Amino acid sequence: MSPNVEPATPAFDHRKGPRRRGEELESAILRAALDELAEVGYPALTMERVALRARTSKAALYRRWPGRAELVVDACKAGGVSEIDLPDTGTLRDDTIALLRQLSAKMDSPFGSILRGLLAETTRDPEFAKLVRERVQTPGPTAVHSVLERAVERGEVEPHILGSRRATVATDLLRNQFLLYGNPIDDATITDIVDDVYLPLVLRTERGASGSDSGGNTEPDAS
Amino acid sequence: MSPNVEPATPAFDHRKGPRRRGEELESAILRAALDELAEVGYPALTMERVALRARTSKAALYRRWPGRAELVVDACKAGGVSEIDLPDTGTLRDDTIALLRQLSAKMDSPFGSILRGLLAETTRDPEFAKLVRERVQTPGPTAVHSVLERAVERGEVEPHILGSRRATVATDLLRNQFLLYGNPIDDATITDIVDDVYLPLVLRTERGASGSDSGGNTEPDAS
Amino acid sequence: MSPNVEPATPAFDHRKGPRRRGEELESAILRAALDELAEVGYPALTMERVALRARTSKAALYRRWPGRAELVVDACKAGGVSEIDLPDTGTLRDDTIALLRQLSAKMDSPFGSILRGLLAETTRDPEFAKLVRERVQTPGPTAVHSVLERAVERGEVEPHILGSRRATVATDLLRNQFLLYGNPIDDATITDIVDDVYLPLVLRTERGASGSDSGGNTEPDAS
Amino acid sequence: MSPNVEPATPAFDHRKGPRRRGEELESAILRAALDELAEVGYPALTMERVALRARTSKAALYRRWPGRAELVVDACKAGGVSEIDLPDTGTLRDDTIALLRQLSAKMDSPFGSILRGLLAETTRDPEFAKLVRERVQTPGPTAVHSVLERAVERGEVEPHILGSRRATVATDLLRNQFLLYGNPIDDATITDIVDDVYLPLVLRTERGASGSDSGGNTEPDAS
DNA sequence: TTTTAACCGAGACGGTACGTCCCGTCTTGGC
DNA sequence: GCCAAGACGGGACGTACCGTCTCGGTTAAAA
Repeated sequence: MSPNVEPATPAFDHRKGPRRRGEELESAILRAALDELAEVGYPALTMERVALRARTSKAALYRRWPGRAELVVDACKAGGVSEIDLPDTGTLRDDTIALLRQLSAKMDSPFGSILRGLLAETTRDPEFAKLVRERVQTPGPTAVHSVLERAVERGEVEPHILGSRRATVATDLLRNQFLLYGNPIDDATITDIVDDVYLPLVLRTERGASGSDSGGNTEPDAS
Repeated sequence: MSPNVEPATPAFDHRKGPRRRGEELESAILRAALDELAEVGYPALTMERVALRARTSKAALYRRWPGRAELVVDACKAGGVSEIDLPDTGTLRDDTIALLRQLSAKMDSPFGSILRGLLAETTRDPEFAKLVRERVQTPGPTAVHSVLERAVERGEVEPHILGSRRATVATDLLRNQFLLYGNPIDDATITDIVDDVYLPLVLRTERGASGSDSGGNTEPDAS
Repeated sequence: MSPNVEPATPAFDHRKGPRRRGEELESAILRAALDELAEVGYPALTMERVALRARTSKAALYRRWPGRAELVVDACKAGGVSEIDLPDTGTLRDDTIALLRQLSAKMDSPFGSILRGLLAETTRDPEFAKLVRERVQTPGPTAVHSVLERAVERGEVEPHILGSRRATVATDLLRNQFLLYGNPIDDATITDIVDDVYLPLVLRTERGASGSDSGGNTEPDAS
Repeated sequence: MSPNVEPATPAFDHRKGPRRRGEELESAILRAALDELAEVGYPALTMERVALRARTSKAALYRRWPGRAELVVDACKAGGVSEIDLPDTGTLRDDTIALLRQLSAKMDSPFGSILRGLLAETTRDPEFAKLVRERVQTPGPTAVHSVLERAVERGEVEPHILGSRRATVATDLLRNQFLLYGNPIDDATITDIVDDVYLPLVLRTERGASGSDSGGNTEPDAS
């Protein structure tokens, strides 16, 4: 109750030489967090262990991040966990398949459970949800956009697709597949998504048919 | 924060009263779990509180379920959390929109955070992942199938769509939208999913363009 | 914030055979507390270390005692820390000196710092102060009383002294000496207290000079 | 509990203003310490809060005092916490009672818990114990001595009492009473101490009965 | 007057203990 | 046998201080 009558003088004096501060310390913590994620996974990652591993104190963590979720988000960012090798095969189909394969491989790594865990905690506040999207989810959207842009340049895809919902259908379905059915994701699933769903939606047809302005509606009864 | 859990029945000591067993006890537990979910949400639900609320012991819970995730799955099932009013408007478009709106409403309820939480815990074992899909995710797929079947009967949709990946694209995208962007889901998003993505994929066209062989999608409208 | 999404399953399973409970556990804890007191002293005693030493959990301690002060009080009681060998030399003087020497020896042991520490914490509430008096301070008063009673029987002391403030002056002064000047207490101090202060106050004199009925005052000028 | 410490001077950043040094800073710290003592009491006083309140840094505190105990000792001294209005009523009895009443009143103030706390920490080293006696305990002894000297001049007390143990019995018993039984101290207790114990020990009698030179013993002991 | 060294304020740092909560297991009695 | 109650060993939580340290300053004394 009372803070402490006599604070039990720290058992021993251990002050090291140059104490780490600022960026040096921060990157040591992020490194420790990444190592923990790789070793024990997201659900078992604790602030305690990260602090221990980084040879610092919990207080140093809480000074920077409000909780483990935010720490992990930053660790992912710092670790380049969501970096993508932008494919450039010459056709939209092969680019997209290469992209999905990379994403699928990510899901198979510790990053998979991280993604699940973080999404679970976005319930808390929209602020954090946004953070997760920006720091963890970016690879997909950005890469998709680049791939599509090149397809537009090649004439494979109409420009207006770029900003439409159709653009991200492939990665959206892959993510959904992962979250529902887990990993590993069958390669057939990837080609199925691409060939049966994605390409028909985005590829230009001689009739220019697949384009649609937002909210477009094939059925007349929508009027 | 403080565990001020008011037990459902104010003061009754089942140690020395008519002791509940079997189904009676089980449903009391599930009821308590549902109440907890509604009140504090999934992340804050603990076995301890559920046991207290159900006026039973943790042992009774662990005898039946290996952990809170499994308990919650059963509670959802028992509570009809994932039941759907099958819409029947006469057109696929309206049926689908009605369906997505219902699902979207669910996501806005405690069920939303439950879904997130459960998906996060499917990392553990595929067995449990399957359970979640079957008990928690069923409403969507089943309803989608029924709606599509009726559309097939009406001639709006080709039969082979029924078993294809295209069939569930609408619900898949909705789920993805929820998991990434949270609730509430804008109604415009729903119509966008339906009109810009889903219908072009599943509706029959005179040219049969939307058939699921690779690459084929032609838009009839917009011509 | 949220308790825990996945409680990081305890690293390892370690459940022992027969788990200690009730009195067995309690005495193990008290024993551990006593050992700690002897080794590191009261100010450095922590609940954490006691729990560790007793091979139990902090929760088990907090279930029984609200804080370390109360735990230590009980440990003292259990360890017979304040037990006294009742002296019986045949004269009040020698009995009293023997008694003070014993008390002085106690103060020289870990018990000394315990007494200081506990007295410091009696600020909190009178309840606890009472506890300290009863469990930790009892030896003095009780022994004093016995010693005095025998002196009364021998005719050395008038009976009315027994309940008066004079009865405890010797131990009161010794305690005061310890608290102000610390230990060890010089043997000359003890004989000084006894011969110069205590005996003149309690021994019967033919003239009845030092005797007094309640509130009595030998000096007329006090009026 | 929450460290809601309002700094004395509302908002002034001494980093970039006229920076306090030496005595000015020191007295600001002591003032802050006294305020803290009055507000939260000794056990809850922390270096952190004092530094915050004084709008300075912990380092400035530790440069001057090795720990909070020493700081508090100085603060007491500076705050005149142990100053006494020397009574002069004309009789030893009334002087002594007035004195004890003042001391008792002190014990009822924050000074009470300070005394307890400091005494608890004298375990550490005799040096500090001496400091406490000199800075915090002085009022009693000094005043007692003055009062007694006047009584000697009036002929109420024999001169040799002045240096004997008997001289301080009244304050010693009062202190003991406070430490064991807490405050407030009943007025009857004070008169009891004075009339039943103290005066019989120090007042001169025509018979010289209660008087004694050091080590003296009115009883032909062990006879 | 200019330099320079001491000192100041702020607060980060590594660390320990706090007291609480929940985990999943186990024991105790009572029905 | 199963039930309720809850104790048990364990571990992580997030907070509060400890006493040290680093970092830019300010300021007074030395040059």
